[in-house]
Amino acid sequence: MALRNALLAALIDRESSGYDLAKRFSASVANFWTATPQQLYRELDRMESAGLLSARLVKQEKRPDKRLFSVTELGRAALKTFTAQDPKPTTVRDELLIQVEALAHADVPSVRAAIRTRMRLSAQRVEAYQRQLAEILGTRTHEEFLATGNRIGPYLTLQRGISFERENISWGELALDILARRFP
Amino acid sequence: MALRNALLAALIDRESSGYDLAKRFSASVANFWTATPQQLYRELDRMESAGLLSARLVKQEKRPDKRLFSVTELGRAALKTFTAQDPKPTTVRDELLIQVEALAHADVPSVRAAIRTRMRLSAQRVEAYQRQLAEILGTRTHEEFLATGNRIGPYLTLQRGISFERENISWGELALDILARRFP
DNA sequence: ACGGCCATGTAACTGGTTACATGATTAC
DNA sequence: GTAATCATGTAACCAGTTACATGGCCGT
Repeated sequence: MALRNALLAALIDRESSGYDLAKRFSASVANFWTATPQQLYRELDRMESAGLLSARLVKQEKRPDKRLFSVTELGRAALKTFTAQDPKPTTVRDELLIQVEALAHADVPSVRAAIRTRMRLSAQRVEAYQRQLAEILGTRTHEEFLATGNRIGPYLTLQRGISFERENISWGELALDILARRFP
Repeated sequence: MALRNALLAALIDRESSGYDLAKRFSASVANFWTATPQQLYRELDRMESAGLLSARLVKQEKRPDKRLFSVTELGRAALKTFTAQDPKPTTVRDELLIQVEALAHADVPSVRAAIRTRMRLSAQRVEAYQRQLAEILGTRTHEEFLATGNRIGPYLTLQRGISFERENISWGELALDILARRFP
């Protein structure tokens, strides 16, 4: 039921196909929600049946046809109801940190490599989030945008994503330093 | 299968009951994994059947008997195997950020209240993590500990938790500032 | 000729959530 | 007397994951 709300938030300003959404979920939405394409397709169908979304078929030449979903009035109302309720506590699942927690009993070279991989991923995400921030800012400064801009929700979630990924990187540096000292 | 690894990491240095683990999962382990008590009891049973854990029954007077689980040799081997594999990408589910993403279509007073609640929770967690850090440091400075200490895995995951929760708090301040300006 | 992108879907399985139940002890 | 803590569990349900399938287009 909560993937449902993430989809409403993702679709409310922008009509999208399942395929588009899968990309957005691995790019910007990944910041606060993750879902596989299969989950999306299934949930989109259910939401259409429930009247929260309407779908229109767009025929394309040279590529497969696609279904573009947009939020209905009923969907808007459901989103508003959701924002009026207490959000559930955040859940996180991070296998890398399990490996680090068990460091004394771990295969250290693998863990070291995994930390490096994580740092690269985080760096890519910082860049991707910053590109999106730049897009919503346009030619305005942060100050100008904050005074008058209209996408302040996405602005805030992107800021959270950027600081999260930056902390990932500096934590990774600390971890690699310590590993270099203690498991040379 | 991955809750399984989180449990092995949590139990490897410390025999615990299901009840103990439920508390640790909402305190320190919450930092990188979340699970409900029911999940834990179910998984602990499965892991015992699989020979990864051994359980001993401790009879108590004035409180219910409990089962203390510890990691077997087979369990140790499974943990090592896990640390040698590529960790899956982190998954996050944060309903508060969905509400913020949809800010322009949201019930703003509720979202504001939810941000405040989140900030309080984060502050409590920072304190809890710091108490645990202080415990593993003992009388040593960070430098001394990093040169000779033996719980460097937990040290690192606690540091990650602390910086994450601190970022939550300063992000919350930013968000409340912007809301005060734009939705007075 | 081969891999990546576009675009959607089915089916089977595993994992996570929620509701409910029990019952004694301790602290206010 | 009421709520919190200790301690475990069953059952039903819902959500998330993995494997597999299809098929044309585009670039190298």
